[in-house]
Amino acid sequence: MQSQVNRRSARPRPSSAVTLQQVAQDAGVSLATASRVLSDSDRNVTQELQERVLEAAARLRYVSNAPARALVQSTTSIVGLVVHDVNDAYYSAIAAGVMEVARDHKLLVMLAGTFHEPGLQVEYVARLRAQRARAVILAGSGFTGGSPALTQELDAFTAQGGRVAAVAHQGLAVDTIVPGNREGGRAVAEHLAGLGHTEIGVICGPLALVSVQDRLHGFLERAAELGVVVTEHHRVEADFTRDGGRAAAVRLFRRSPGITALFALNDAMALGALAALRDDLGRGVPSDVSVVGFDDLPVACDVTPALTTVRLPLEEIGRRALLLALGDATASPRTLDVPSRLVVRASTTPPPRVTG
Amino acid sequence: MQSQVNRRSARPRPSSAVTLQQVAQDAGVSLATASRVLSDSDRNVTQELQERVLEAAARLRYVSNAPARALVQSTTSIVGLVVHDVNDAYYSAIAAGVMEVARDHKLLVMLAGTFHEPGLQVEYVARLRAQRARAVILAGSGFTGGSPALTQELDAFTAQGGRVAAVAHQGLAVDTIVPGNREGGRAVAEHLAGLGHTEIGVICGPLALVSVQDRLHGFLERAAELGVVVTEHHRVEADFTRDGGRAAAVRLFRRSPGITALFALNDAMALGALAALRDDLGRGVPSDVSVVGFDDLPVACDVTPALTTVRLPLEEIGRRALLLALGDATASPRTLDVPSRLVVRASTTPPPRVTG
DNA sequence: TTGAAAGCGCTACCAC
DNA sequence: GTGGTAGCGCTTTCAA
Repeated sequence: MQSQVNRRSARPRPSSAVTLQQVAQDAGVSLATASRVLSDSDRNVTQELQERVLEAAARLRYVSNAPARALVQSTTSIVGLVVHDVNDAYYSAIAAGVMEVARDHKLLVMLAGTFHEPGLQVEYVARLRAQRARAVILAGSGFTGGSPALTQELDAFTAQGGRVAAVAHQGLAVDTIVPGNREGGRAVAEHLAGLGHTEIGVICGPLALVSVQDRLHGFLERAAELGVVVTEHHRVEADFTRDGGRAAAVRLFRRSPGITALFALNDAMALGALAALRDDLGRGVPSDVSVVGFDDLPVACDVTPALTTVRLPLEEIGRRALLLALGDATASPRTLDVPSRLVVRASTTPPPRVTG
Repeated sequence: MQSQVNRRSARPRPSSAVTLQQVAQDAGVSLATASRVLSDSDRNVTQELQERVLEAAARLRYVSNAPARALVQSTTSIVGLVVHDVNDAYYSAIAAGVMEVARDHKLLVMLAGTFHEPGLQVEYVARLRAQRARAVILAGSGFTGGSPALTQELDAFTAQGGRVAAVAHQGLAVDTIVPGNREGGRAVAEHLAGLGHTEIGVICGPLALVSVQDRLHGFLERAAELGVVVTEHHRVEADFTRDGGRAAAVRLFRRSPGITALFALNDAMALGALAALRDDLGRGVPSDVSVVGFDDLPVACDVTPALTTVRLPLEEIGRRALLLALGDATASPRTLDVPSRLVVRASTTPPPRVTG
């Protein structure tokens, strides 16, 4: 009775893709010869046959079946790029660097956005493993303490021959790029303390992120050395976004109205803080409050006042990450430091003179 | 009940990826049964065997070999997204929309950046065809007059069963999203003319782009209707970027210092114009010159003065594009209009009163 | 319900 | 040099 077979047997498609077999036939050569010509392996083929094959391939608009090729070679020209948010200029910049190197190496990039869900990150690495991707770049900052699930997944991927490079991750046994987050935080502390600020607020992204921790600790460390104490009371945590920064700024100033300088742990949050200061709090920047960001996104010099921030060479980080993953496997895992640099613009000045 | 012997001799490849065969062996079932369980096709498998297979797969961290699967099914879960510049907020926004739908449909996205080389665009579509991508989204505006090479390549792709959706392309015989470029241009003309501007400069991106043409013509058309003539003398062409906009603004004002309003055909150029006006030309915005952009990138409300611009729902365009490509193939090609809307902010006011 | 076996399109290894 | 052919790992008939 259950012979009611599912009749959706409509073939997925006519699948009229041109095959190598057809090209060979059209050129009057064997499959093997056609393959030799078109897969530019050993070119032990007569000039004449070569031309015949090339011509047939062009005429038929033949492109080789990448999955078939991948199956036999058990590798692909695919690299995966995992980011938290595609629409975040930080990742766009890294992606641009990755794409550049990918283009030069004739690699295809699979872009995976985790939408900030750590679970999705692991799932994407697994799918990239299934795709037999040659390498995976983890561009999004890792979580402090690491993730066992991610570690296991990465192990499986590398065991299969896949290469991995991570940016701002910890304890991952893969090639890792260490951006100058800590040193950048230190530079900000120095700048602000040097200007004479003593009451400084810090707007943090999720404290579980390695980047956030590094930037924050670098800052606190150097500030303390310079005699500026930033209590927890002067710190707020929020989403690593413009909206997060805006809300955080409002909260922070309600709590501590005496703050004269604000360090937002990335530019997106700094933008939000700028908006809050201007629209919600009615404070002038930098006349009332100095503001510093981090990353030096392109937008930093388009806002008013132009934002003092820490420059991270994001495109280069992207390039280096892929290059690392494409490089010598035997030397892995290795670590690459990419320095940051404070860029002073118009959003910071000495604190307003207090009358009295 | 012994495990069926693996008759292949010991010739292990360097890649030690777990195969379905191994899972089947480990679970003590046949390859076919393991496949049935893990490829969630017809689940006509005993509860018990099902569990055994699932357990074995989990224990071995098995993921199926996507290329192998693609080979037999002659389709993949890959969609290609072709943009001109990965690091351009316009494309980031579209990409975000595409990624969202991709995530919901369990699709993988291959991101291809053409770096503004039309040749690369065709090449990428060919590679996506080779990958047996299920669909391709052409997010970058097309060129007026079209491109025969692109058309042919797209034909080959669709002949093979691939689906295509294009944004702001012309004459392509594929599903196409038509953003409200023309209507947006008209709205700008109306706004500026309504404010009383009569000497208006237009900063154009490459005139070969469909988007540029549509925006420009919509604007000129409506301006003319309202009695405002914008001669070629008041128009400049430059790269569709911030730098292009900056250079163009300088050039334009050197030529026609009397201009009281500037229409930049995208926000990136408008940002550059703002910078030029402020830093190179010393003109106040909007006191001396009103400025209008196009796209409404997130940055538009962070600059000072906040930019009047035409809002394009870019993420939605991305979502719709992929949805279109994933939808009913028999109805293709079809056209989807996505309206734009003028957003008036602080960068536009009536022209300064001329003393005389 | 389960297992055996036929390919999917290609590369690479054999003979010739 | 060139052609035949054995699989790569998988899904999917077809038998049992």
